[in-house]
Amino acid sequence: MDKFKDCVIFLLAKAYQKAHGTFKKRLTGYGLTPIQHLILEVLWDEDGLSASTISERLVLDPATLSGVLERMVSGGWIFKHPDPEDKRTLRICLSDKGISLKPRLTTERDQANQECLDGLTVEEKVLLKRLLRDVSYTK
Amino acid sequence: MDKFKDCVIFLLAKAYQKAHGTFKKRLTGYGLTPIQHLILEVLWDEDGLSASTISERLVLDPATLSGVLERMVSGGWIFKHPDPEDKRTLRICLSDKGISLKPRLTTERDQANQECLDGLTVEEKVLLKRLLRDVSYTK
DNA sequence: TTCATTTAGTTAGTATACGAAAGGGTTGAA
DNA sequence: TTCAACCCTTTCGTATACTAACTAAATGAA
Repeated sequence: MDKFKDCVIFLLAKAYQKAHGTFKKRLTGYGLTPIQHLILEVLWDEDGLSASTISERLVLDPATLSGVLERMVSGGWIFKHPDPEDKRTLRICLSDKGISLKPRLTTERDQANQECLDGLTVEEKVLLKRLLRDVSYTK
Repeated sequence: MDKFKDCVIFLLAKAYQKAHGTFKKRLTGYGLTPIQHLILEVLWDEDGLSASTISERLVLDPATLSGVLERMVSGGWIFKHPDPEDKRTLRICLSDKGISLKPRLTTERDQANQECLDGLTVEEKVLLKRLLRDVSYTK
């Protein structure tokens, strides 16, 4: 859309749409969605986090996260353990499935990222990521 | 999230999330959403397009567009006129409201775009847009 | 002309997103 | 100790998004 070539909001929407679609296709075989994969990555880094901590780390609305976690429990990826210290809090823990598929899923993510940046030079890839961080974290 | 600093899919999602949110806030007073604004822009360019043409120009799924157009009719932004030449086709036409608010809404979009690129230099802004186009239109 | 194929648009189902509000639990200050 | 303020999570309502399936209409080849 030539009309929108200077509309960053549109360009971001379409670039995101493409990246999301690329990753989504790779994950369908696992019964996983891109957001669910993201949550697994946080848990691979540190298991047993509370929902609110995951929400902060992924900059994800708690209301959105609630439903995603519920579907991940149904899918057998995670468990919810009530925190004995604080009855308001849920500890989110990886299942065996969630742990054992880490290598394959990590590979899928790496390949999806490469696929999204296919036409760019090494310098452009670095630059794009830096600029996106600037846009996200400004103010 | 330092963990995701090289994950373009995540960075695009968050940059989009921020840009979309910025624009959304500016539009709430008009009872309009970012996607609805986008459709208005296409119609300001050429009124009376079919739903499928709008879908192509915005790279928007027809199923998604169907609901959005319905809400825009309810909101008094557009009308649907059946095409006498082809009874399958709907011509989407701007209402008076959709026409008359063009100046103010265009200003809002421009300001939202500026706001999203706030911390960047002129060169970086140009570069980011070019890179996003490359990511979107590759392959 | 007929009928298989295409095309335009909608509907159903599922999955993000987010604002607002609600329900329980915790905490801190009077 | 009490209770107002706050925190954690879920629910509700609305709005994208996309796949699949469906209806109606148009097309094109035999």
